[in-house]
Amino acid sequence: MELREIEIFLTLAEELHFGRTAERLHVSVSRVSQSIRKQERAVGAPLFARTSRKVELTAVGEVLRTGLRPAYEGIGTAVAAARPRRDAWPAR
Amino acid sequence: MELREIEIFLTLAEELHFGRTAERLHVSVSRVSQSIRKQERAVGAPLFARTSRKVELTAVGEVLRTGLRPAYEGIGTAVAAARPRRDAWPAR
DNA sequence: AATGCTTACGGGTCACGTAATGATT
DNA sequence: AATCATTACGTGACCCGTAAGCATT
Repeated sequence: MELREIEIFLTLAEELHFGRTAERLHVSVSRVSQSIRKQERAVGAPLFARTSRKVELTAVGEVLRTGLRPAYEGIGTAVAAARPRRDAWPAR
Repeated sequence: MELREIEIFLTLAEELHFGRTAERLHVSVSRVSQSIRKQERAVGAPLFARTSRKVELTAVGEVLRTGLRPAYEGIGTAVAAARPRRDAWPAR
C-alpha cells in the first residue's frame, strides 16, 4: 500500500466515480480500477460496492477512509513543513 | 515520496546507521543510501549529516521526522483497523 | 448503443542488488 | 586495513496505458 494508491483510494471515496477520479489524478480509468483491486486484496475485503450505475463505500471502505484521510494529509503537511524556502544544500 | 521510503527514512532516523537500517528492513545498504538521497532531492535539503563515523539528523531532517512519524503510524493503524478478522469477500 | 467498470496484454521505467570506489580512522 | 557510505551498472519486476470485454440501462 503506497501513497499514490492511497491517494487514488481517497479520491475515489470522494468522487464515487472511476472516470472522474481518473481525470482528477491524470491517470487512466484502468489504473484506478487496478489500484483499487490491489488495495482490496491487501486489506482482505471489498472497499467499494460497484453496481452498474453506482459506486459506494462498503463498511470496511468507510473505516479505511476515516482512518486514512487525516494520516495521509499529515504526511503532506509534514513534508511541506520540512521543505526549506530555498534549496539549502551545503557545499559538497 | 512513497511509504516504503518514509519507512527507510524513519528507521535511519532512529538507528543513525546505514548498515543496521538495511539489516532491520532486509534491504541492501545501497538501497538505503539511494532512497535517502532521493528523498533529500525531493525535500530540497539534506536530511542527515554524514561524517565518516557518525550519522545525525539535520535540522530539516528533525522537522521531517517529527511530522512524519505520527502520520506514518496513523496509516498503519488505519489499515489494521479496516482489515477484517477473516476475509470477507462477497460472492462474485 | 451508450455509459461505466474490468481484464488482457505489452512496453518502458525504475527499484534494488552486486560489485567497485571513496573517505575516514 | 577495517569500517562505513556512495556510485556505477545491469536486470527483473511492476507500473500504467491501450484496447478489448462485460454488464447494465
